[in-house]
Amino acid sequence: MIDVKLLLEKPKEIKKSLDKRGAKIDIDKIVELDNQRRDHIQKIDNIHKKQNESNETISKLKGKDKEDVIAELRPLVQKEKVLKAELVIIEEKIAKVLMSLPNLPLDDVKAGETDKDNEVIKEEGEKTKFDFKPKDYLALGEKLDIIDIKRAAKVSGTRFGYLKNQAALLEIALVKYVFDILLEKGFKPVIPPALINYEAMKGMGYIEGIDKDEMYHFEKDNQFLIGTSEQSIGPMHMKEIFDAKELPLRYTAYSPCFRREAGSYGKDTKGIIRVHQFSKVEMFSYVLPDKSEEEQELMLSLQEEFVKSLELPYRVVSVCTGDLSFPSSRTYDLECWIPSEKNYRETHSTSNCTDFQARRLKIRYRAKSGNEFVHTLNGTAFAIGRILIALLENHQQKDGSIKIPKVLHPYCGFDVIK
RNA sequence: GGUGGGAUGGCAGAGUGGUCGAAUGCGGCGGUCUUGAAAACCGCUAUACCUGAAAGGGUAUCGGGGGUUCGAAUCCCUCUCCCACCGCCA
Repeated sequence: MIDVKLLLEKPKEIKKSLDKRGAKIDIDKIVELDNQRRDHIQKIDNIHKKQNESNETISKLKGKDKEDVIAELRPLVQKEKVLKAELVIIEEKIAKVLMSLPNLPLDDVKAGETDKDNEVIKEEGEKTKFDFKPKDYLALGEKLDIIDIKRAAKVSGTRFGYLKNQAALLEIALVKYVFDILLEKGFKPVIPPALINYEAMKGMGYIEGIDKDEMYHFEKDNQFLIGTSEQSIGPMHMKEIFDAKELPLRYTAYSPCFRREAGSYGKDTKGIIRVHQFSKVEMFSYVLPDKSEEEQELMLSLQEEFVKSLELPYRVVSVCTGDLSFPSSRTYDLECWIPSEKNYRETHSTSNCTDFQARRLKIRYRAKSGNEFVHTLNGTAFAIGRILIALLENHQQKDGSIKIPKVLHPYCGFDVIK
């Protein structure tokens, strides 16, 4: 949520910033509503003041004197009720507008409309070359009996997959490998709930943000399956106030992720690149406001370290304003080279959500000048399906076997999949 | 699914209609004492909003919402969550 005070102080700047990412706002309406709000608060406060003043004497009075004072107060009660009801409506209107606005992009984020406008900021490693005709991951996976789409279709439907045999073991290995690195860096490991309530989901900015159809929603319980563990980790500390010395607080979470992929008909329909359920290890940080840019660089550098250690070529793009997610003020995507597509595909993403989620969730820290909202950030450690695809395709050999990167050997117990 | 008990400040925990934003203890901050520290003693120590240049002034908040009342932490209704036991069950 955007700070309403900031919005009233610098309406032009905010409008311009929102404009950059295609969000519209009627500033005059907000100003008008805020005036009404303050007016109502003052009137109500004045009534309360009068009541409080009378209350001090009323308990000392008896008989007719008491009745007289009470009679004077009676009309105020009705007046207050009306004002209060009006105030609730005014505040709801303001909240509705504010909650529907996305986060403000950071100043240096490039303006653009779609992912085509994203800016490549770095390219690392040489695109994998083969002295034979490389296969795509699905052909490899089916031949090796480690990915099974056909049976998943039978059991669940389209966009599901079984990871079997070495692929199943590889998931466990990747998780443990990346956990070990992150624990070393001070991240706290978590297995979060995959089903969260409405308040948590809304607080994280995923109700207004993307099409609601993207999420699995259980109406009877008003609960949502998480699309990323970020949605489960962020609200852990809602309505809490940190001590400044507790920050930064870093978590790494391993969870399943569920996505309806409602808006992607016909896109990536084959295989496991876009599925309804996948596992992911995620990083999540709560930091002091002036440390969030630094924290995002840390997350990005960790992501690069992970990918490099798996001997995968990749590039980093800075996501343009039009492609930012609702709560994000800056996002970097890390894309691994996928030989069969002769293209880079997103395997990692990191977003700086500044105080947007913290404000919605009321996550603060004690500062010298009072309590301030923290900044929150999230980043992928490993999205298992996608990273598996990159591993299979880039490390395939002429005979169809897969060479496993050295760092994973101790974790999975094999150095090749045949 | 059933029955019962709870939810009060950073934490623990009093408070059953007015003078209660709330006793007390712990923790935290500052001070006295001390070469330093501990102990002891003294003082301070919630959040949000309105108003104001500031100092300050005002209002609200005892899990959430509603009700009774001139007045609610306290009485009534309701929701959520937590705990205990019983039943079922991975």
